[in-house]
Amino acid sequence: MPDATIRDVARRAQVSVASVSRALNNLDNVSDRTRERVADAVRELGYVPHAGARSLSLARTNAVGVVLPDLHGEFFSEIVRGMDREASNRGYFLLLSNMHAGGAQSASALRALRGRVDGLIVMAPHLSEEELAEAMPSGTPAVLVNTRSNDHAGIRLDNAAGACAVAEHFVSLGRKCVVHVAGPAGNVDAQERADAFRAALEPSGVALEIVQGDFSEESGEAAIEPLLQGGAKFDAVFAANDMMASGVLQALRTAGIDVPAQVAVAGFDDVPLARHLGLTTVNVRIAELGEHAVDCLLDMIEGGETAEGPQLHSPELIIRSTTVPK
Amino acid sequence: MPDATIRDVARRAQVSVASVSRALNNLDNVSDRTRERVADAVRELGYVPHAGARSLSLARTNAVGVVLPDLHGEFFSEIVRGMDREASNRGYFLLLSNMHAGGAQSASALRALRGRVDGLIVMAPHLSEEELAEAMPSGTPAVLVNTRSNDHAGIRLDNAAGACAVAEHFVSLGRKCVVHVAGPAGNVDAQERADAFRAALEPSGVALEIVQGDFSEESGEAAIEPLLQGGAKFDAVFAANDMMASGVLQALRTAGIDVPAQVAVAGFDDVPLARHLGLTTVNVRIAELGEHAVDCLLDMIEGGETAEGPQLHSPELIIRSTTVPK
DNA sequence: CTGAAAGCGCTTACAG
DNA sequence: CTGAAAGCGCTTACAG
Repeated sequence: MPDATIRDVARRAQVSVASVSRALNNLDNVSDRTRERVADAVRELGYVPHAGARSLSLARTNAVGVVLPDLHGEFFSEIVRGMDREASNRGYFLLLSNMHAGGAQSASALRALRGRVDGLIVMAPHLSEEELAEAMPSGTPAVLVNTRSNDHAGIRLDNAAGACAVAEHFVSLGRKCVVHVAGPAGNVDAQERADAFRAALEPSGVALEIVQGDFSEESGEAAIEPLLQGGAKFDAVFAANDMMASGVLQALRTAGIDVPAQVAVAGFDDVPLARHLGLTTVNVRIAELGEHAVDCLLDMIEGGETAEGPQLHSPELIIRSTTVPK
Repeated sequence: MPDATIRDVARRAQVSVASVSRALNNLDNVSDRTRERVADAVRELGYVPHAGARSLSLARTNAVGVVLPDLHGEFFSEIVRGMDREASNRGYFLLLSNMHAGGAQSASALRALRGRVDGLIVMAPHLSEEELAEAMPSGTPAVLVNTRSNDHAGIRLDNAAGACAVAEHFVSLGRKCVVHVAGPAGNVDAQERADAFRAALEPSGVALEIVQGDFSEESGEAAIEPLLQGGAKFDAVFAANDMMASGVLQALRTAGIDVPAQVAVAGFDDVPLARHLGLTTVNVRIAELGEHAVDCLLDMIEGGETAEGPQLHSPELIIRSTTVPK
């Protein structure tokens, strides 16, 4: 037996489908008697409205499309959790679509969402600005997360603020000779962190050396070892992410160097491991980033207004036991 | 300017909407000439089909509803990743709906999905069997994950197999005196692990003591401390999850006990921290669990067949440095 | 191979 | 307060 439709309810309640619709949507131009009959029929038939049909009629789906690249672990779950929290608060669903490959495939993934969602949250770090412009549907409200574009509202992590906070923290601890283990070349987040860190240290007269990593734990270890073997003097290390910071800690431990007394260490991201290592780091508050993105998008959808330019999402410095005054 | 519809394309291509539809869906009863005109019109208008309308017509959404409780970290991201992988392989989207509160709220969350999805993947550990039966829509194919029910297809983690593997591993290492730190009372996974562990150890004549934890790191530490202070003798500990195992490791380290020489330690879950601790544990292969669930569901949706009873998903023992022969 | 028409399950002016 | 009818944007027998 197929699911009951609004016509079945109307028949059973002996009223028109229009009245059923009005009753179901709690409009006020419905008599109490009609309302009751409808409620009874709904109960008896186990009727559940067909959201798809409703959407087509209203030209409104109450769903938000979320298009993310292949993310792993924390970042993915936290940002989706935040998005879901805000979306369900405001009565929307999340339609998830991972964007695996690049270019053409991404474009078709985005297009397939037309008629399914009222707006889009897109994170596409691997697409060029042109590819992205090509892929984005024109009519649909959209918010880009950590993705540059001139044509769309966006929200980005404030890498500079995070790196600055670490720099100021090091300076306030009296550290004089600092190493930065940078993330992979070409990565925008890594670049912003390195640039801001350098700029923030500049006025203090603290010495800075930048070495290259690739965000992996091993690369953090590998970046520090030559410095130690070369006899370099430094009293603080800022790694561009926590995994590299973990590698740095291992290299220092292996070399018999006391953290934090001799060398202070800080990371970026605040992954769960960081807490376990007692690592001072920058918490990105990813869930809030997701909430914020959905919030912007729903404002656009409902208010019809454009958000006021690209928004920055501030991270927070978390001081733990790998950094102490010198 | 509103988005182009199939009628706009038809007008521009000077054919009927029926022909446009046929051309777009690559049916073979379309002349080359028509096909080209349609393709041109589509390109010129930037036409993208409206998936919502298509769904209503076909009574098929190509979307799978995923209803999960509030999950944190790894488990959530991994299971969603696996589901997404399989879904997009088979041409489906994932519609995410977190199930926050219990009972009535869950039921309405599930109903709201009618007409939006072709099937449901539901994980509802906090609902009673009656509440669940009440909440599940009757007409919709559904697969339950780690959730008991007689009325629906389901897939569950094989806790027993995991616990057994640990037991056999301990025995093969020559451990004679084993402690199990159990998970919270009332938790089904915890119960299954404890029961199977006991049963598997039984025939070997190995001594077993079970102490209570609640899945938190602190509870693992707290569970072991009294044993140490009481002078209890044991040479292996199996904690019902990794976080408690981590607490156990801390307690042992604090007490100056050598792991793994004196006491072997194993956990369950294989969270990222486990790798870092060198903890022997049981990897749940969560992503595969998600893939498997979607696979079952899509088989039901497409084949119309019911899956053959509740499926078990086998975890894998990962041997690291916290367990060695005695 | 093609088009006119009915239908998917809703909502909403419009007229009463 | 109520109902008949048109419409949302597609698909698909049906007839030609």
